[in-house]
Amino acid sequence: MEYHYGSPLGGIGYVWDGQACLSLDLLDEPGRPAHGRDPVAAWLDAWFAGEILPLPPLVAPATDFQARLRRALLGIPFGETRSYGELARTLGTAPRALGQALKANPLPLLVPCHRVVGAHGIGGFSCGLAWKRRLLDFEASRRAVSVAEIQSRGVS
DNA sequence: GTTTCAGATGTTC
DNA sequence: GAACATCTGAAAC
Repeated sequence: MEYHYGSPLGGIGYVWDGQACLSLDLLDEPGRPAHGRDPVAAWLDAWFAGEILPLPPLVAPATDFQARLRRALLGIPFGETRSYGELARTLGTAPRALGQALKANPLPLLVPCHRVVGAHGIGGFSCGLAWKRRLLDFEASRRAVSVAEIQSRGVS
């Protein structure tokens, strides 16, 4: 079943079959306010509120390499980035191969492929670079907020 | 010192 | 077998 989620950053379309999330698309059109009531929508609600929930069940990776890549991506903390080269070294592969596998990822955002940037530029993004910039901006500002919160707690 | 360019490289379709 | 969401080192300026 296909759903549409209206996020603060834009519309998100995803396929939820009742068991797992099969795919997710970041759309150009602005998000409609209607939210689905399923684990993916709940996860997105939390994420855009700056909270990290356990991921909803996801479709199995297509290849063994994608499984390892997914684990590596999920290991990158909220608000941080890795370069293609850095990540390629940890996976024992070539940077260009990594880009190819990232492009094939059907679950952007859920599997944070936007946290991988080029050594010199921002790199690429299958759903459009505008989305990648928005997501990175959002995480950076959210992290700044949470760091400020922690610091203010520490002071008081 | 910096910029430019070609070659290496592994996964995907 | 070709394409690719890159990196690196060497050469030129």
